[in-house]
Amino acid sequence: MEHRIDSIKKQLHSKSYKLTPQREATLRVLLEREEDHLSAEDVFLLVKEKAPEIGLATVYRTLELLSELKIVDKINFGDGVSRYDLRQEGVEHFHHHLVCMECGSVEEIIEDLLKEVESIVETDWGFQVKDHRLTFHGVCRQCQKEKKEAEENKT
Amino acid sequence: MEHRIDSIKKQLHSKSYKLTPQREATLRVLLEREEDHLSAEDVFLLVKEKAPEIGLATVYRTLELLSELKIVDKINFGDGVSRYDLRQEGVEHFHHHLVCMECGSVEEIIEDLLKEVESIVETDWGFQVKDHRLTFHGVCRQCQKEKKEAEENKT
DNA sequence: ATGCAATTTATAACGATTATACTTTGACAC
DNA sequence: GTGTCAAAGTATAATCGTTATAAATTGCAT
Repeated sequence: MEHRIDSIKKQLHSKSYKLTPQREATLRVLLEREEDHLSAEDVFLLVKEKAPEIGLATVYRTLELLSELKIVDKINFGDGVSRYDLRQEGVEHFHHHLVCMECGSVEEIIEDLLKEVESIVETDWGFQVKDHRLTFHGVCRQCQKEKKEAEENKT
Repeated sequence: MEHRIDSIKKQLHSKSYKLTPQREATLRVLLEREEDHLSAEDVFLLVKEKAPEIGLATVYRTLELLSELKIVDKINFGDGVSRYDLRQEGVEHFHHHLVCMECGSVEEIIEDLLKEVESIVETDWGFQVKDHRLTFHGVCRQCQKEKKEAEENKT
């Protein structure tokens, strides 16, 4: 944890940004809740627990900044709010998501499944790919199980 | 065109919705501009040319309705507005997009490039895929060309 | 200590979308 | 035809996420 904060601090400094206490508090929240896909508001409320005087705008600006530096990815699952997702250290591509339409859970896929598809796009469409976003909507393992059980209990 | 309107009319009726003049005008705009990815506001302005008395809320509700019936897909390229994209007749999956980071143009890929990836997700993650959204961000053929020419002129 | 630039705070403004209250339309019964 | 009713539409206000603004604070450099 401290190591990652330190590493990000260096990234900021290299672009002559500072790691202010507010920025650090925001980062810590993101690191602690790495599994989640928090909205700006979520982050704000969590940061407030650590640093009650922080303003919403600061959180937005910090997330924007981290987004520019590709430390977090700003994602959008179509529910009207932007969510922020910490990139894995050393992983340079965006990861994919499985969004469950039943329970709303979001699972992550770190593996890059798109190498092949990307090369098709580059050769067949002449499109130079810089980044990709892939989301699957469907039913997660857990909900499938629950639906199956509900089905069995009915009979 | 008339054929598609007719077909959609039947779909509406089968769910006991009516094809009102406002809904028809909205649909016609979507059919005429099938290539584009119009925002609700864009659609509203275009529909107004045909039917000046229409209200913005009606356009929103119509798009919402068409979205539920899977006649259009509501998509989001991360620029803060929802866009609406007519589904091809008989094509049941969402199509993919190539968004150019230079000029903002959006190209569509109708082919389903994800069959293989989907089966990996289903077997390895136990996730039942219902729909997918894939967007590539990068540089389109045209902008690559322009950048290359600009490069050559500099020397 | 003073000045300066970066940062933060608080709040107002903005833009997209949704909710509300009221009106219109059109099918059906009488 | 007239009355009734539900679906749909209009106009506008409200809401929500996000961004811009002005004033205050911080902290390094002179």
